[in-house]
This record gives sequence, C-alpha cells and structure tokens, in this order.
Amino acid sequence: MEICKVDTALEILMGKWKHRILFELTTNDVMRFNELKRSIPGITQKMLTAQLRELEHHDIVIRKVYAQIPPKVEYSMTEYGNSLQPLLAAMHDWGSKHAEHLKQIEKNAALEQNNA
Amino acid sequence: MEICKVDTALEILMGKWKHRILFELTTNDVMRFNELKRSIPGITQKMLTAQLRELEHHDIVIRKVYAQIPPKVEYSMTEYGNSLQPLLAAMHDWGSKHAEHLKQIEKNAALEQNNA
DNA sequence: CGGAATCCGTAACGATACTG
DNA sequence: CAGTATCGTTACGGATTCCG
Repeated sequence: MEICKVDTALEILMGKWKHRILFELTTNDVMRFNELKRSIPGITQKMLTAQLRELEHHDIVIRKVYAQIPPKVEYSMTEYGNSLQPLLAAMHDWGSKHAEHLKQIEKNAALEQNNA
Repeated sequence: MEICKVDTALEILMGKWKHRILFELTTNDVMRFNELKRSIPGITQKMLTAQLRELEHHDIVIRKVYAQIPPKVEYSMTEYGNSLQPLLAAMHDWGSKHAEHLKQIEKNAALEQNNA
C-alpha cells in the first residue's frame, strides 16, 4: 500500500524521450515511425522503439501496423493516454513560469564561482 | 530555445527519492536529517544527502545548519518549492485515478502469458 | 548527528551494423 | 520503412567505512 501516487505518473513520464514523444503525438494526432523520429532531433531508432514500446505497454499510445510493403506503422494516443494531457500541460506551465527563476539560480552559482 | 518545458519540471522531480522527500517536507514543514531519513524507508544517507543537495541547488528546499555539537540541520521547503505543490497534487491525483487502470493492464498481460 | 569518501553493480542510454 | 542485434559507455543508486 502506497501513500503517494506521484510515482505512478512519474514512472510513465520517466525516460529521456517519453515526454517529447507524447508532445509530438498529442500535437499531431497520428504519426509514422520515421516521421516521429525526424521530429525528435537526437533520438536513435533504438530509443524511439524502446520508449514507444513502454508507452504502448502502459496503454498510453497505440501502435497500428499495416501489413504492406514497404511497412507502415502509425502511432497515436489512446484515450487513457490523452488523460495525461492536463498533467503535461500543468508541468509545461510550471516549467515555463520558472525557467526564468532557474536562470537566476545559475547566474548566482556563476557569481559564487567567481568569488571563490 | 526549447518548445516543451515539461523537462524543466521533470528534471526537478527526477531521481528515485525526490518526490518522497518533497512529500515529507510539504507535510511536516521542517525536518531534521535523520528524521527525514527515518520517514523514508529504504533510503540511504548518501542518497538522502545527494537528493537534498540537488533540491537545494534548484532552490526547492532550504538547508539550515545550527553551529552546535551535536550537529543539527533542518530542511524545509522554499517559497519557490511550494509552488510545486499544485503540480505534485495533480500528479498524485492522476496516479490515484489510474492505479486501477494499471492493475487492469497487468491482469491482461498475465492472461496473455497464460494463453502463450 | 549529519554527513563525506570510496567502491561496486546495474540499468539506461548511445553508436553502429544488419534485416524483412 | 520500421525495425533488431550487439556492443560500449555513462549515470544512477546501493553498501560500507570513516570523520568532525
């Protein structure tokens, strides 16, 4: 029995690229594998595949395979996945609002460096 | 220039124990090091120290040292840290609401195991 | 009491090559 | 096009010991 369920949400967002993938899929509705890959600079196929599989396993995204040559695979959000949207928005808002604050912290740290 | 600021929030919550620490500190206002350690089963001093330092560096918690023997160090939330509360609450809510859903997923996975 | 220092194992991530 | 497979690296967390 757990008191704090923050972990549950955290677990799903955990991973270097998960939130980027979710951002793309909530913005674009349906995307193919390489389309997704192109839209996320720096990600490797391996990572994209791995994180998509985890999201699929958690029932956040749907993977739709078309049996054709060349292959075609489409990814999109599940309804359950869409329930994350308000949360992601809240995190984005908080992050935006306090980006300035973080810069200030870094600036102070730099000053301390100079004084030392 | 970043489009998605979810990372900013994620970065601060990242780490195995951060949210547990924040939970304790928002609930109890002010706590000493060992008090905090006792309240979080399984955490080691190293991890508690490390994560507290990160939180302190991000200006989420305050570390107050009393110059006395034996040492006394108190930790508490900053005002900035308290601005995280709505976000943490939102994450907690989402996690709670969908804990049931996750169980269902696991159950389905178990059934697939049996069918295979 | 509240740490710091050290060592270690694992899991996450990354780069590259290959495939149906 | 949409992946696997393999290997190497790095970061994270855990256990233990020592210290003012």
